[in-house]
Amino acid sequence: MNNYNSILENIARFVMLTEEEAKKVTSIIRTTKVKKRQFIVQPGFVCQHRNYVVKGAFRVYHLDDDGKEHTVSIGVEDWFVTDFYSYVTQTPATHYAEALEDSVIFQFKYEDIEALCKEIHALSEYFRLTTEKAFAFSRRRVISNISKTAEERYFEYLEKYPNIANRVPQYVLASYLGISAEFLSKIRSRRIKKS
Amino acid sequence: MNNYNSILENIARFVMLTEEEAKKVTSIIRTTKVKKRQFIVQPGFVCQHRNYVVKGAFRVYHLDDDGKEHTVSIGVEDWFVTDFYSYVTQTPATHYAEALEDSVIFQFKYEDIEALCKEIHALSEYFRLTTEKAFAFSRRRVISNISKTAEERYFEYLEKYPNIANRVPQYVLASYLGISAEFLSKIRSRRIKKS
DNA sequence: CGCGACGTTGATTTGCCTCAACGATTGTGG
DNA sequence: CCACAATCGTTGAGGCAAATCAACGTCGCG
Repeated sequence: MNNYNSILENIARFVMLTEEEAKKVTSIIRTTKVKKRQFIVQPGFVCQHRNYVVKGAFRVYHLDDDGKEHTVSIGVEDWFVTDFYSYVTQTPATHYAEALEDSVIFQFKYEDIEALCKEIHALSEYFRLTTEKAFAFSRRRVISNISKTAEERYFEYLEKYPNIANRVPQYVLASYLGISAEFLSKIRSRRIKKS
Repeated sequence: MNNYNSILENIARFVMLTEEEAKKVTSIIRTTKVKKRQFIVQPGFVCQHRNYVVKGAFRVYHLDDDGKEHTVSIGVEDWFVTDFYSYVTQTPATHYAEALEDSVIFQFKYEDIEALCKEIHALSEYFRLTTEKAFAFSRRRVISNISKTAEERYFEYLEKYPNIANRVPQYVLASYLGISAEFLSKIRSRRIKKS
């Protein structure tokens, strides 16, 4: 089952699974191909899956009352993408999750994950540890968003995730950083002229 | 041990502990009294504890380069307060955690929690489930922060946590909502005149 | 080729900040 | 138990970062 190496290696970075446990985990996986611009989560529908990106890129965004898009997260290989609030509370989603490229994902159903976490201690630990980490990092982002200027945030992101920044459209990055596409464009041209 | 009822009831809302497991959990608790204005977390020191609020109120905030305070979280009874990034990564804190009132907390040491989570499956599940929930709700806040005006955010908070809003100083609430104390004051007076 | 998606640029507007001065309330030491 | 100082909240004037609106390049793809 070379197929499932990426997710199993990811899990192995946090906990040890027995061969049998690993089989149980991979047995609940559904592999799905997703075309660019296709949605895997849409408002109104309960988000049923934790989606692990095997190949490709996604963004999760919210559409507000004024029709503006706010990108909550950008996920590439080895990341999970969902409307996490919808997934955790099993209530209708308020976000879109959209493929930015032709992609392949592993889908884990909510009920399957919950059942397996109750059965396999190590899997529970895996999700505890990874969620704690994700939460900790998201806190940093909240701080960054409210205590830094748009320009600082942009260059911070560039430095931290250069590959992602150059892989996704600029308007996606702008809406992730909480600024308008026009203003991001202006920030960039400003810096180019300086150097 | 009537003492530990609040935390045990909190845990019981998510998982079942055996009597023996519950004893192990309470055995690692250190009860601490904290005076108003006292810090339980400070920049430069690694945040060693998950602090469960038994009585009182806290805020966690970041002091930026311009000397401005940004409140990350406000915690009252039944909440955990830490510099979560520092706690999870066990690196020096960048935030303050300050008592807003005379308070009592249960302190759980990082190493003790990690050891017990490896030993007790149900405890691992407890922290997995609660962290997932906390993370999901924090996502909502990120969205709220970037897609709504200061006024909307304030009245949203008022409706959601009326007791907390009236319990903490206004400048704390302002820095939590990401606005200046002066502007929050103006928002309030505006609304009062309308009604 | 022509259309749609994406990026740029400039003019104008605005939500919120900053600074400064002033009440109101609390608490604390003499 | 009062006086005086902090602490906290209010109010107004002026300024700025970033949004909005609008028009115009440009590239890739069906």
